[in-house]
Amino acid sequence: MKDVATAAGVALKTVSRVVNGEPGVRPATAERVRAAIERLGYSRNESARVLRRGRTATIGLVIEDVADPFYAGLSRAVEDVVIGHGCLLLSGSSGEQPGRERELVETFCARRVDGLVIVPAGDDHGYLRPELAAGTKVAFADRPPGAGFDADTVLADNAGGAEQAVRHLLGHGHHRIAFLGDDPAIYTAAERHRGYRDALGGLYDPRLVAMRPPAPGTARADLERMFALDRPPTALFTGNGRCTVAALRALGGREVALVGFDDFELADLLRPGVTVVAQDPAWMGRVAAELLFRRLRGDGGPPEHIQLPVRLIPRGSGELPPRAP
Amino acid sequence: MKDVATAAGVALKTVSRVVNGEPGVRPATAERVRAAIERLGYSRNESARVLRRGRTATIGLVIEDVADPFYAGLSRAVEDVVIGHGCLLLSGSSGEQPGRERELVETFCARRVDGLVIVPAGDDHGYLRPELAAGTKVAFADRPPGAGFDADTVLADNAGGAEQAVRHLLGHGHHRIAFLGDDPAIYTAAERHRGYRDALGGLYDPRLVAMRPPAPGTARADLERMFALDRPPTALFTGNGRCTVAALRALGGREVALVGFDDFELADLLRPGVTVVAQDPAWMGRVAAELLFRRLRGDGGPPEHIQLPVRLIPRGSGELPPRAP
DNA sequence: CACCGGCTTGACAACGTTGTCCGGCCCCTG
DNA sequence: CAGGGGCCGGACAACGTTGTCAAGCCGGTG
Repeated sequence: MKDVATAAGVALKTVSRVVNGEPGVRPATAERVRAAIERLGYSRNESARVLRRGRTATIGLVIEDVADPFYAGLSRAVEDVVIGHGCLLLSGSSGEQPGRERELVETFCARRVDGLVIVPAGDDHGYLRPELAAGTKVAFADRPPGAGFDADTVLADNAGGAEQAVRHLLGHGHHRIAFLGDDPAIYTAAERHRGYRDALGGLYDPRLVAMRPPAPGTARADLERMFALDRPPTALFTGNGRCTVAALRALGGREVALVGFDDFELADLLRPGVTVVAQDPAWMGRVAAELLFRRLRGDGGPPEHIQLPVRLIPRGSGELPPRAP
Repeated sequence: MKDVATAAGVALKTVSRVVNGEPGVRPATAERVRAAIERLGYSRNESARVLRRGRTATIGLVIEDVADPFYAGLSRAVEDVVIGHGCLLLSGSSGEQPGRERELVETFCARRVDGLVIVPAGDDHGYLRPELAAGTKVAFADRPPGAGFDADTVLADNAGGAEQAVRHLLGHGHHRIAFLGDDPAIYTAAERHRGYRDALGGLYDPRLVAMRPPAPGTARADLERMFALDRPPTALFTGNGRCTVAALRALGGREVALVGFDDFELADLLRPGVTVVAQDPAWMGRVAAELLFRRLRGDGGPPEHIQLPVRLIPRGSGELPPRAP
């Protein structure tokens, strides 16, 4: 900027004014400055600007894994809102590790992001208090913050969706409905299990429940175990997209009724089509980002807790009748 | 930092030394400083640090769309490499618009990213010259930079993969092989079309080619048109993951041989399984990021052009015999 | 012609950090 | 006990920008 000022034969501050579109610069002078900028290929140093002004126009996003379609969709929606507000997005994947989540958040805060959208991996967010006190705004998505901490939060109707799924299967005559879910330490997994259990009531049988991170082989082992029971399951409810896919692979064409939580591409092209309880990741991301920007605009109201509805989409697999596997 | 210094009763520079783990501070003093830091919830202001040191430890990533599984995978791989080097990732989606690509790059540069990984949407990268001159390093992935510009580039063997796909279909007795590809303005789409054409030689028939952005309905219309021909196609080669999915939907169970470029989740669970030419997005992202970091370490050699192999995975759909549709 | 007001421009400090350099203290040695 | 060297700690400038404030210039008016 100094060089530009010298080249244009004006003072530093005048260049600053032109760059920022501030009024009070004669058109002729401004033109001269712009020419010098063009000639020197100058571009403003945002770090210095941030240092001086205090706002970074940057938002941090912590998700579980960008490569997971659910979070990719959420990510994209957050990005669109952020860009729409003239800000940039820093993002990172926690890989479901609370330590990584915290590291990412702290790195983002050191860079003085104005706000954070977090899909928490951990369940203790006390470490955020100093940042909040420093003025950083936070919104949670998909999972709530840990106990003793409150902030704007957007969740899907996890338990309700699971209940709906199970009731759908019950309605088609199933009494032995297994649940294949993710690690119960994950909020959404636990909530969906709760909905499953509530919907089953007296039919609930812990032997028909398997909850752990889906991996090749584990789903197969869990299902084998269940199918070897005296009264094997005739239907299956899976706790998220990855579990559904793992289950489909493990079933290997066995005719078992199936409802999965989370929609996924091609669910309609499988035979039978896969009945799912769909949430809308883009919607969730958009709402979380917008809550955040509302805070950034100065809204000081109490934390909002938004629950997004889910939708059961029958496609065939959830409407199969009970039959010995 | 000033407050911390006051609280700990030391000089500013001593706090800086502790924060940066520089030697020359007595353990007792360091402990006192750390206690003060803890007590005040201090965290270093990276903007000021960047301003002073010149390096931001930030990498910018421009892709087409995070929500596309291919780019999500690439994205994640780039992120892992970047984090592994102690840097952060700024990312943005160009949505296939050259203007957005340029805007994103310029915003990233204003923030003084150390380097950029770009999946170009445009074909003129002259605007990058000032940034290169300023020391920013650039690597291209998936598509090469525009004419007249050179930099490290990682591409898949697009034409070769397409040839392989078509020869596979020829080998199964097909002579009328249609191509459903993306907009020919996209480098990868054009290259795959070239490979398709080369492999067909005299069998090439432009009436069996449709290239435009896949959207619900367009694939169906294109296929209807082709199937209405005197000599309709008995096989189909699709130009990318989105085209493959669009084609699968449009075919609606019609028994047509199909090979798709790009692997996708569940391709193996469809009936028949979908034969694909698979590339490895994570590999591509990793290689691009590593080329970039090599430059950042000071490697001044000539630009590298890396071509990653692709792999044909037979799953059934590509091995169907010719049959009237 | 002197004065006033508005418009344009410029000088300077400050943001929070780090690199440079210097000064003081302590311990060891002659 | 004096001198020297090593170890710590601190003062100061600089990074590039912007906010504050003051100065210069012009035309218009009394």
